[in-house]
Amino acid sequence: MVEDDRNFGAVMQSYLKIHDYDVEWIADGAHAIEAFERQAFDLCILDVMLPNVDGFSIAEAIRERNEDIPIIFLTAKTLKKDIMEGFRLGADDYITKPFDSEILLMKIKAIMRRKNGLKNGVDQELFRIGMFGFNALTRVIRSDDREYKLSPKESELLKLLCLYKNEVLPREEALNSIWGEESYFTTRSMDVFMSKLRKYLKDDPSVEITTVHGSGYMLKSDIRN
Amino acid sequence: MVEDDRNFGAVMQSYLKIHDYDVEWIADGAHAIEAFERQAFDLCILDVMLPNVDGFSIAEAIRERNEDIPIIFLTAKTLKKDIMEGFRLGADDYITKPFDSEILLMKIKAIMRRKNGLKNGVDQELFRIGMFGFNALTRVIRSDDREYKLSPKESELLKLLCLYKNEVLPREEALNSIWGEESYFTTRSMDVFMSKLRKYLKDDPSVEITTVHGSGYMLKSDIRN
DNA sequence: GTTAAAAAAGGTTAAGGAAAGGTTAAAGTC
DNA sequence: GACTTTAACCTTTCCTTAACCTTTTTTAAC
Repeated sequence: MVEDDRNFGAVMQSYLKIHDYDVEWIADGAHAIEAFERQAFDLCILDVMLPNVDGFSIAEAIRERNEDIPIIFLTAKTLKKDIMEGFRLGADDYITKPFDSEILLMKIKAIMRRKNGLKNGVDQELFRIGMFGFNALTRVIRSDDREYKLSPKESELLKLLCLYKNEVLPREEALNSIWGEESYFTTRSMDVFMSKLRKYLKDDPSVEITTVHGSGYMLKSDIRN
Repeated sequence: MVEDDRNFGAVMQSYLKIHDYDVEWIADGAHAIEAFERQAFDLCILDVMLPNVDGFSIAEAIRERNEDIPIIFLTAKTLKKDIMEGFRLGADDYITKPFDSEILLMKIKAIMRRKNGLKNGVDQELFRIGMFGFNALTRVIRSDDREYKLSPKESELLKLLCLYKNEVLPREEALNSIWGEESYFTTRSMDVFMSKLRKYLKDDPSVEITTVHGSGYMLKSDIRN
């Protein structure tokens, strides 16, 4: 992360660290590239507005060295020119300041997921889904008055949906992740499980598993964690 | 724990005590620091919304005296500003009220584990299981009216279950730990032992060894719902 | 450009069989 | 003789499949 604002940078860093990301914070744009060459990073977050070398120049230098590494820009305002320029340089996403840290987190998650498959975030085992608490280890979802025990597959699927909460979980993704690359020939099994999950969750009208016809499913629930 | 709400505080305290934590409950923020100096705590739980001195100020004062002690904030709602402020002060975690007490418990456990590694627990030899006391060295479990002598394997297995009390002990974990990495080919031995342990523990209906089909076992005890 | 029919995708339920686990007793081991 | 493993038989849990609907999308005719 390259960010010149000391306060903002410190808050960001600890916020990300709390969420189990390993963050190196460079305050001075001039040192960004040498830091980049010193270590193998998974993701770059670059402030655009920097005193000496701006974020775009840094991105350019990074792209010369690595074409694949995801880059997220932080821009102070929504300047369309800035955003276009960012994408031209191969940005994966941008965020306008001031911004919702939760959104940044979601974007990071999404990008890492895209990059690593599901390597990232898989260790989370406790989820909140509307009125329910879901423990993926004990495979139990519980509200105040009810408690259901889930089967292994049900649980895996619900966990996946939770990791993609309020995003579309692609069918293929779920099939690969749970049933493995080559196993689903004629299988409609997943649909059956989806039906079962919906049955469990129907006690809470604020929670919903939406079908995105032709692409996947989305678990819709409040935007808290 | 600093918490001004009498009802909530009392519930919290007894809930944590039930789970074998030693809790000192300070209702008035003004007395928090003097309490902190009077005793050596392992962990602080601070309500943010307090009448006189707020949780953040307390945290600041605590950090002046001790940089390492874990702090968990309780915030009434999901105020992002609060959360950020908390992290800036070196919070280890935060929980938004109303919350799932199970989640708090897991977070406490996780933080303590992070802090102590596994130092705490593996060498433990005395356990309380509902109405029973269990000594893993003498291999004896005893209640007021009964006493059973366990075999070595029975005892090892029960000890493992105790170390994982109210968490899932994965089958693999137990097999590796007791029978060693490569020994269990066709073995159903463990199931037999599980059956025996259940027989010992059946005198106390509040204690239960639950099966999590396909993944492991959980010794449930001291849970109120 | 509309609309109706066909095709594809997805929803739901129930049945059958496979796998995992529970329990007991007999057979090994040390 | 005390422990542990194996075997046998039973119960429960799980997953898949098939069958029959409903919804959405595509195709083709008007």
